[in-house]
Amino acid sequence: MSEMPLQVLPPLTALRSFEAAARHGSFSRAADELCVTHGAVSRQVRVLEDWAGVALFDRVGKRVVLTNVGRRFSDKVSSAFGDIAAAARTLRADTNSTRVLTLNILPTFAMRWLLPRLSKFQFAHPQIELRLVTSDQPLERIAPGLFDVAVRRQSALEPGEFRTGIIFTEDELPVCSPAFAEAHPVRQAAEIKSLPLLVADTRAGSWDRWFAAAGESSVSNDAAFRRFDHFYLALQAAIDGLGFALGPLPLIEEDLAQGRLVAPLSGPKLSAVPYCWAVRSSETEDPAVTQFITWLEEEALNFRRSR
Amino acid sequence: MSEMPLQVLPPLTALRSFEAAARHGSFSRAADELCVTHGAVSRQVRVLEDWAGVALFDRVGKRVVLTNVGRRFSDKVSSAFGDIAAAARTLRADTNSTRVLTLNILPTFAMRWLLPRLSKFQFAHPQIELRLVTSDQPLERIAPGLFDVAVRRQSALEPGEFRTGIIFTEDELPVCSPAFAEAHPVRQAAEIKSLPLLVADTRAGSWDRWFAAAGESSVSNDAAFRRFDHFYLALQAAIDGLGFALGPLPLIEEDLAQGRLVAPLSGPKLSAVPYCWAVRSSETEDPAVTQFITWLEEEALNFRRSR
DNA sequence: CCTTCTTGTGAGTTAAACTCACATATGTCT
DNA sequence: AGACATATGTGAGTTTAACTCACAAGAAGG
Repeated sequence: MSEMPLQVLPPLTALRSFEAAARHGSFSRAADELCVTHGAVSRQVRVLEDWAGVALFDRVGKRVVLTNVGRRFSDKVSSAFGDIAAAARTLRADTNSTRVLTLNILPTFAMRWLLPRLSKFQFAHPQIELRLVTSDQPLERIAPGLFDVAVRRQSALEPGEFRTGIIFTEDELPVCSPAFAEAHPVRQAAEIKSLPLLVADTRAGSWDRWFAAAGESSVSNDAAFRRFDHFYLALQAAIDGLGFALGPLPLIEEDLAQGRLVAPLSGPKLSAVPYCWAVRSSETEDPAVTQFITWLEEEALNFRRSR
Repeated sequence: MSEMPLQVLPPLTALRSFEAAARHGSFSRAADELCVTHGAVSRQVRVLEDWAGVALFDRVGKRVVLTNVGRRFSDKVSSAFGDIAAAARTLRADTNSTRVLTLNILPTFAMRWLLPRLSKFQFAHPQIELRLVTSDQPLERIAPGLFDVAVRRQSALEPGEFRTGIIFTEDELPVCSPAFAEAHPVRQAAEIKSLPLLVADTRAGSWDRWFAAAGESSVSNDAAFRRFDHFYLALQAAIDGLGFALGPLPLIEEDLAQGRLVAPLSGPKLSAVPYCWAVRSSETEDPAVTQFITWLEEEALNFRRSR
C-alpha cells in the first residue's frame, strides 16, 4: 500500500509525566506520584514540548504554570487516561469475584464517623470490598482512577469535574475535658484567650472566626495555639486535657454524651463547611459506587435523626 | 499524606502495541504500523496480559483472535487513543496557520476522479492543506487519528464506527481500445470469453457477475484473465489495447468521450457498489472536514448532472 | 543572610524495549 | 507428501530511552 503510518500519538511516557505535572501544578509532586525523580519529569515534559513544538508550561522563576494550550491539552489527556484507567480496572476486576471500591476520605471524618460504621456497610454488601485511603489532598490533583468515592468538606455544590452531595453539616463549639474545665472554671469567650487553644492545620482560622462570631477580638498571642497536623489529633489532645478545641458537632456528640468532653462556654455554635461525598462526573454509573453513596446518605440521615 | 498512588494506568508501551494488534487482528501488521519487529509486539502483548492477569488474545495455531474481554478493552483503549491523537493534532496545529486534512482514498478513485479536481478545492480553500494517502485497507484497521476523511466503496450505510455518505454509484460495462475493437469485432457477450479479460484484484469476481447478468456462464479458463494490483492499472492496460476491462461509469466517461475507450458490446450495465466518504463517528465536528465533504458532494452532484 | 522549596541539566547507570535468528504451527499449492 | 508462505513464540544479545545522582540556580519566607 502506498501509505505511511504517522506518529499520531505523542510519546506516551512523556504524556504520562506531563499529565501528572499538569494536574499537580508541580514537577516535584508529579514525580512523587510517579515514583521517579523530579529530573525525570522535567525531561519528559521537555520531550513532549519538543515533539509538539509548543510550550505547555510557562516557567515562572522556578515554578511552572500551565499555558492555555497546555491546560486544554492536559484536560483532554486526563480524560482519556481516566477512561483507560477505568477500562483497565474493569479488565482486572473481571478476574476477581469482588468489586473493590477505593475511598479517599478526610482523616477526621474517617476516624470519627466512617470507620465505626463501615462494618455495617460490609455486612450489607459482602461482595464489595472497600479500600480506605485517608487524605485531604484537593480532588482535582488526584490522578483519574485513583479513587471511586471521596469525602471532602466543601461549601459550593457547583456542577463541574465532580458530582457531589452533602453528608452533613457541622457546628463548631469550644470543648475540653471535664478535668480541664474543673481546673479552669470559665464561662465567657474572652476568658479562654489565656488558655491553651488546640488547632489543626486543616482548620486554620477557625478560632479567629469563632471569636469574631462571639464579638471578641482575635487572640494576638500565637503562642496560645497548639498546632496539630490533623483535627482528630487535636480532638484527642482535648480529651486528654491539654486545652480547648473547637469541636465539630455532630462528630463529637458521642464524646459529649459519654462525658469525655464538656462544653462549658456560653458562646455561639459556629456553622462550618459541610462534609460532602464526591465522584468524578466523567465516570460512568457504577452500581457499587451508587450502593455506597446510598448507604452513606442513609447513615447520615439516621445520624441526624438521632441527635 | 497516608496515601499510596496506585499503578492505575497499564504499561503504556504495552498498551500501544496491544491496541494496534487488536485493530489489525495481527501481530505482524501491528509491528509494521509501529515500525518494530513482530517479536516486540508479541512481548508487549504478553506484558499487558501478565499485568492484567487475563488473556486478551486466544492463540489459534499461529494466529491470534481477540477474546471477549480483549475486544471490549481494546475498543475503550482505541477510543481513548483517538481522543489523545485528536488533541495532539490540535495542539500541533496551533503552531501552524494552515489546517492539514489527511485523506485516505481508494487509488482508482484518487487517480481518475479526485486528483483532477483537487485543485478546485485548494483554490477555494487555500487555508486547508490536503495530504493524500492512497489505500484500500479496511477503515477499522487504520489507527485512530491517521486520516480525517476516507473514500471507500461500500454498500451498507449502517450507523457505527463511521459516518458515511454516498459520493456516486457506478455502472460497469466492458470497454476496450478502438484498435482492439477493430482487431476483434465482437457484439455478443459470449464472444469475448476467448479474448483477454483484464481484472483488478480489488474487483475480484466482477467479470463473473457481469456474465451472469448477461445470461452467460462464467469463463472457465482462468488463463483468459490478466490480473493487476489496482484497477487503474487494468484500465490503463485496456487503453493500451491489451484486452477488455469492465469499465466503471462514470469514471471512464471522459475516456469514452475522448475516444480512448469504446464499448462495442450490447450486454448489460452492471450496478456496482457505490463510492462513499467516511469519517470516524467519535471525532468532533471539524469545520475543515465539513468543508471538504460539502465540496466533495457538490462536485459529485455536478458530475452526475454533466453525464 | 539563611533556609526551604522548586525546576534545569551534565554525566553516568539501569533496565525496558528492541533486534536477530531460529523454532514451530497452519494453510496453500503442486 | 513435500515445498513454500505466513504467522506467532522465544533465547540471547544489543540498543537506547528512561532514569538517578549531584549540583546549580531562582524565588519566597523568616
